[in-house]
Amino acid sequence: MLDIKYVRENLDFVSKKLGERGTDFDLDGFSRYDQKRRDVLQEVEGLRSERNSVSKEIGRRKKEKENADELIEQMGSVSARIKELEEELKGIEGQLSSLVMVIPNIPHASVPMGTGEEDNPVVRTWGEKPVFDFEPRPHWEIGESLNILDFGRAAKIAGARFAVYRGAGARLERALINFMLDLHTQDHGYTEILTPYMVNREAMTGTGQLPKFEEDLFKIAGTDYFLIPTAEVPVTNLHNGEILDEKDLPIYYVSYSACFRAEAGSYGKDTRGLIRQHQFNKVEMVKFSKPDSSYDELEKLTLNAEEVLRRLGIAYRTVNLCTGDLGFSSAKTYDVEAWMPGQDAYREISSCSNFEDFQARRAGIRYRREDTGKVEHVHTLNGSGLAVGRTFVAVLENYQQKDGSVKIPDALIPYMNGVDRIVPIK
RNA sequence: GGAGAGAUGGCUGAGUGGCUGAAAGCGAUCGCCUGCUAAGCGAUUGUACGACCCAAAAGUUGUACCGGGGGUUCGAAUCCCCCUCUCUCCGCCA
Repeated sequence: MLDIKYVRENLDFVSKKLGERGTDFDLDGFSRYDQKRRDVLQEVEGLRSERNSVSKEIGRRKKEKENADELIEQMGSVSARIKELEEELKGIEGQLSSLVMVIPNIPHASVPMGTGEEDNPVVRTWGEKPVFDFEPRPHWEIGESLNILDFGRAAKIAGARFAVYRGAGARLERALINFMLDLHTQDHGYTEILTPYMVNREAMTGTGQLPKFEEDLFKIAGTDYFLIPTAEVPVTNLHNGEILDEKDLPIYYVSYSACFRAEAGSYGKDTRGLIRQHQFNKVEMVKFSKPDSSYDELEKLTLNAEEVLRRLGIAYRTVNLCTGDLGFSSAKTYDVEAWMPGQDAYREISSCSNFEDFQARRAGIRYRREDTGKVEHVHTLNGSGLAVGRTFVAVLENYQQKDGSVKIPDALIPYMNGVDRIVPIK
């Protein structure tokens, strides 16, 4: 959520910056309801003030055994008018809030202009793409031929966009999760968090999934619970409504979770394999930062995500999402894209964002400054570290061998109980 | 799922429908005192949204806020209803 006062006072700038995203938003409606709200607010507060002082006088007269009937009658009508205005105010505030809640964040000055992913500049590349003396296969073929992935049976028990991992495949997924958690907790200073996979509407609203993107979520029928689409939601909302101590910032959390996405509107995209699933595993990094250092934290966060791929020896590139490709809540996002030889393409494996105070304002996450004693909103950041299923894909496709086996990257061997290669089971 | 008890500021904890934005204590900050430390003494100790002022900050002022939502009343932390959460006991259960 944007700061209403800021929007009011910088209407043209906000309008211009939001326009760069190429999305629709109703700033005229905002101004209209904002003005209306303040008009009604002033009237109702004036009347409340009158009621307060007269009520005090009534109390005084009653104590003195004086007559107050006239004042009581007078206040009866004032109270009735206040009730009317409060009703009206509630309506206006509802309108205003539903407008404001669907206005996206303002892109940071360092975000390049553009309309889609083709306009995302590459900020760095790392590693060598592997050279094969055979035609590299996509991971779904490798996985099924090694009998470590089973999409057919997953469809039988659940449906499309689900996978069953088997044997060394299940072990590899678990190895990746543990490897990533150990890296971020031991080498990068994050505290591990394990949360519920279901959250309430308030939490989903705090991080920006609601109210605008309900169709992307799975909702538990008969309850007001949603399955989390990312650990970002429960972990960021851990501190909602809190005032943190400045000395505790920045806070670094890392959390493994299963993630659930309805993938509405992605029919026909990535229909094969693990790339786009209704349920997948992810290790997520979340930071709470002071505003003046949040962009440094974003750079570090992105490097922390990249480090996973470096240790696994998988080539990648990092792109700076342009204005047209930026997510709803984000002020700036780097996507890390791993090289996937079986698909002859770089594919997103991590998305690292600075939300500035956009989520913090929605979720009420603040801190008290030591110098002024004032409270202000923190900045929140998060990034995948990494999407585990897609990392699984990258390992299979980059480490596939001519004989159909898959070598295990050195960094993972300890997590695979010493196994250094997945071979076909005869 | 059944029965009961609760929810008040950073924390603990008072609170009779008007004198309560809220006692008291703790903690914290600042000052005093002390050779240092401890103790002691004094002061301070909200948040949100408006209005005024204004470059901004500060300041002045209004309103709201005692888990959330409704109601009664001239007036609600206080009375009534609904919901959520916490605790205790019973049942069920990985």
